[in-house]
Amino acid sequence: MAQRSRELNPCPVSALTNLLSGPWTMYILWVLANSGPTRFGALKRKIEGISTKMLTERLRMLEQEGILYRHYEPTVPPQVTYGLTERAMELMAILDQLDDLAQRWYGQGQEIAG
Amino acid sequence: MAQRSRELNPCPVSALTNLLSGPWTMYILWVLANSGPTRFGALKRKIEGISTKMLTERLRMLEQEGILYRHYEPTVPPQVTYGLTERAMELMAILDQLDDLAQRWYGQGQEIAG
DNA sequence: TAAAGTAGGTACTTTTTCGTAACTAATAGG
DNA sequence: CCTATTAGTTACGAAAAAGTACCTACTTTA
Repeated sequence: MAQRSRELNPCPVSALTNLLSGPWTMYILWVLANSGPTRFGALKRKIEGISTKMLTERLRMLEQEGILYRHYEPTVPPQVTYGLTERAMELMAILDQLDDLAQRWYGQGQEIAG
Repeated sequence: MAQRSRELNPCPVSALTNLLSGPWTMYILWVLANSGPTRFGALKRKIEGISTKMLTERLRMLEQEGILYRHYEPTVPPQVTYGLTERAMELMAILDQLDDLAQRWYGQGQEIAG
């Protein structure tokens, strides 16, 4: 079985990239970085093609990792807002460098925020 | 369908993390960084638990991405050696930072090289 | 009165991924 | 003559991951 979760492998960086590398994960982070705190529905509309299930799953995971926060407002209908935490900021600083590298290697990709 | 390959998504950094995040990928890179150029069989023995198929697959992928090179010596039996390219070095510089972060977040994990 | 909108949860199905086992060539050694 | 060795490839099957559709609540609007 591939080592997917943090529990199963002893290497911190591998653990970190494993969680970042799940489908849509980086994309979600990027959207939140570019758009600021965003509600669930808006997030789903921005991330074209993602399923509700997948989005919820990724958000829950990122929340558990302390990379993003979830703010629940018990109105009717409810409002749930997601945003980046301090940890996410630390992460983004490094991911920006990775992005520079990617740009050099693969050329300029399109912007993400549509 | 999850966006796995570089072709399918427009975001370079996402592309890069997607390829890095496949199972064992980081591990393989780490072993090659610590051990220097290594033959297929030795690599397989160092990366305990990986299947032949998986190892070949990851190596082929990383070779295609220009992250590692493959040197084939047509002796009998053949000798195939894998090592890191310049690209891999660039990558490792950033991954080291990610490693620092991971250490701070998750505490000191064990060393990888057994 | 009925539908729309929000943020999901749950069950079922399909797709993808990964491991296992068998097979390859060519030579050296017993 | 038979086996071991290296570096894989291929087919098959099981398991895991992801998509689909349907369900919840409560209120507003048509």
